[in-house]
Amino acid sequence: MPYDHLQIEAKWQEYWRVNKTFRAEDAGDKPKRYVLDMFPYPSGDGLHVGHPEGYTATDIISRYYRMKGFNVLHPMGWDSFGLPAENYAVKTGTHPRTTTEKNINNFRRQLQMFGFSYDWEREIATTDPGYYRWTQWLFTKIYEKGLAYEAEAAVNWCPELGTVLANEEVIDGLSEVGGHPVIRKPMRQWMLRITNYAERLLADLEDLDWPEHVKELQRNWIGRSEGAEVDFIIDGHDEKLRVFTTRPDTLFGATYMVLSPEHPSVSRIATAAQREAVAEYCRAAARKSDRDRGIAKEKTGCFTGAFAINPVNDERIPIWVADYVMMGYGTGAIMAVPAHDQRDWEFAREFDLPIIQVISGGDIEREAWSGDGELINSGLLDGLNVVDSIAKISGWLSERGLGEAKVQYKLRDWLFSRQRYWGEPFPLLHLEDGTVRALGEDELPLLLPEVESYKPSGTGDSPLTTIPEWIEVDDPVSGQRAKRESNTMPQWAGSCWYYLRFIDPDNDVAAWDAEKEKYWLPVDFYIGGLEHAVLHLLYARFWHKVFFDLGLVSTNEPFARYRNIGMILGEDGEKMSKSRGNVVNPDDVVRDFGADSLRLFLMFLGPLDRDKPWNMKGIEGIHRFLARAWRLFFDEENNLLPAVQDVQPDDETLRIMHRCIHEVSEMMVDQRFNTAISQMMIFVNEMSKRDVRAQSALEAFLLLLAPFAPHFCEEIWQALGHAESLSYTRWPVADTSWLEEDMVTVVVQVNGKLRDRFDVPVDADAEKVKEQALAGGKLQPFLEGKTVRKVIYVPGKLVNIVAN
RNA sequence: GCCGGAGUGGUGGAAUUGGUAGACACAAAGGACUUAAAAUCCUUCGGUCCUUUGGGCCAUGCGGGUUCAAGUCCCGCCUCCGGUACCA
Repeated sequence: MPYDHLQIEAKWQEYWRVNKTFRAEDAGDKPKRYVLDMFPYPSGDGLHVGHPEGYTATDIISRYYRMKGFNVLHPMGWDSFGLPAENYAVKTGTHPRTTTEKNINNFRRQLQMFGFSYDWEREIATTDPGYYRWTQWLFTKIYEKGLAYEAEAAVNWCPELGTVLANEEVIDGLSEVGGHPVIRKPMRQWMLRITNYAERLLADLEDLDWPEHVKELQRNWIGRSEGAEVDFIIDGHDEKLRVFTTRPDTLFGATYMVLSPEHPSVSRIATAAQREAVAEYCRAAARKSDRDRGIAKEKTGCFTGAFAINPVNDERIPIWVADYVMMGYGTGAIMAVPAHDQRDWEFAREFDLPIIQVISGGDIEREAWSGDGELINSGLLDGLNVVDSIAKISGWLSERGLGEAKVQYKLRDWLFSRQRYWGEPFPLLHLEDGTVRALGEDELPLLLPEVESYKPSGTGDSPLTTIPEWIEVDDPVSGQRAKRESNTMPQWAGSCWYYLRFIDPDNDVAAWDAEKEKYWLPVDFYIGGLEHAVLHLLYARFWHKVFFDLGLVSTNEPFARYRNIGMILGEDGEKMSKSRGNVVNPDDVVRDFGADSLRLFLMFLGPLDRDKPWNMKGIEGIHRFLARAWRLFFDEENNLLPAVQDVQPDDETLRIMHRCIHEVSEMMVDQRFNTAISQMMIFVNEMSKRDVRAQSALEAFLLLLAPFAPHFCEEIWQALGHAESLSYTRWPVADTSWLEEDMVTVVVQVNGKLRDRFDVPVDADAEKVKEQALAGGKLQPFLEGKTVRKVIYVPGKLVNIVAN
């Protein structure tokens, strides 16, 4: 009978709960550590076995820090607004609140079953009015700072379903549900000016302790590029056309211009002869779904009949409309340089437009040349290279007021509203006089009203518009009639600041207390999945910087250190999903093998940041390891073995113990938990062979294992006579003098190939070792007929004899 | 296309600065214990060849290079995964 994981795990979870073992104090002498998970959306499916991977990692880190003497904040909560509960409500009429509560209860039960050391007194849910009151308040701060504005923006409108879809509900231009076409429909939206922060969001990545590739994802998303804006006069019009280009050096090669179909100048400049064709082209472009836009690579376009004047050489060049130019980037207009831009080259070929080479190199008969070269056909730039001519022409343009240096970002402003029910209502009133009033702190929370139906209104507006008594109000402050904002906030809103609420979850006079914020922030350790590496982390950083500017927080960045967690794949190596039928239910695993086995196994599978396939046999193996460790202490009847003795450990035991302490401690520093577990396995294998097992060595091992398998270790710790939980017992320290061996094996290579080996004292003289190596009998066949040219000795490791 | 990441035994993975490739496990095979099975314990376990208590050769996706020495560094490819995509 191995150890009884069910009984032990239940016992210690109860002990930790009753004793509030993991309660975090908001002050004190100890240094602090804030260790954070990405809080989950509580879905109806419950956890699958991949969820606890990251949570186990942060739990190990939290428990380790406690044993290292830190005051640890390790909280958990629920990102509980979200589409699935609303879709379920549309189908069944069940209030999303009801579904959400039920799912939260299930998630909480499952998370508690793993024995995670959360301070459950800090649990929060974004759907709780006590929480979203402050989400709304924070929005009003952002609004008052001028960072929120209304705009017409295109949404994913599905005429068939009569609803607006989230991006993730649109797959290849069709609705995920039913496969209906989705088109772009402009609707009034709230936008946040994240672009105002683009430069800081980019620059401040520099100092963050984040994986380089995650920073790179964010950099690419922000997409900074340096260039110039240049004005072109439209021939015969009192209007200028401004373009953005990263290559002002190619200005002399601009042979035509292109406007995006949405560009406001299009209708004004089209000539009478071309007006009808242009209008038709623009209509066709507007009808195109995202799917068509994405797939169509062949260039289409339409001549407007108008001409622009190239400011550098006064050439008259035609102005076209084409959908390969996007309104959302730069100015929505470009100067086309077909000789040096592949897209322009293809367009010019398609419509027989002139191609003038201005930089030598390449073969522009075959493709555009985008490399460096000598400027030609370029007047004042002739003879210069690309870099120098960019500098020269930029100066030339700005002196004459024709253009200016400009930094452009791919990052767009953040579309911050949803036409949904289950989200935070905007705390805004649209007054009769056309102004907007943000509700004051004393008017919050603005509660979600009860509705008859969760179905979309059919116009694309949220179901809230169907409740006139909620929408239409008399505003006591202004004395005017007013309409409430009917959009709700996206799920990102709640998750943008939850780490701040955890530091002060019950505060009902402020979102958080300033002193607590100074104590706990920034988050020292944040772990989550790659799927949130761009948007969530960027949005939260944006809000945090706004809070910083408002004096609400004391740090410039929220997450000092971030690590990425890989995915647990199904046994077939594919992503776990219900449809594939490869989902592993953690309830079953915990019942059969225990939470400690599951935790250990998830960590043993491989490095944290890699995707790893689940393996049922593997968890049996790790369970066997725990059973073998159990038998170091107990006999078949679970009585303490006589072999466990309170004696001074012998030298060999000390060597094994200190090596294990040393290796595991090293691996804790950079979270190489898989190899740390290997080291502990080696310890158990060694100790199993011994008839006398010094208790002090076994106790050191228990402390090392405790962050990984806490219930198991607490149980044995208690059986060894300790009255207190080991959660705050000091992490053992290795005496490195026990790591040094007296004798080491030196291997002998001839021309890099292993031929011999022998033992020498660790401090052996280099010359003596070389001599001994050369004298080895095994070497002779390989040295025969050769001259020894060189002998290299790597102390304590190897001798390499170079001979030919 | 562009930007990231990864390719090591039958499998998951080790090898921290270039220095004994395959730690630790899983699976498999054989053995011990047992009436039997499970559990446990022991042994073998990259490929190939030979004159087989031993030893040779090959081997970290492929091809080159640097080095006394390369899984590790450099150059050129291939495959897979993720992100992104007419971003001017």
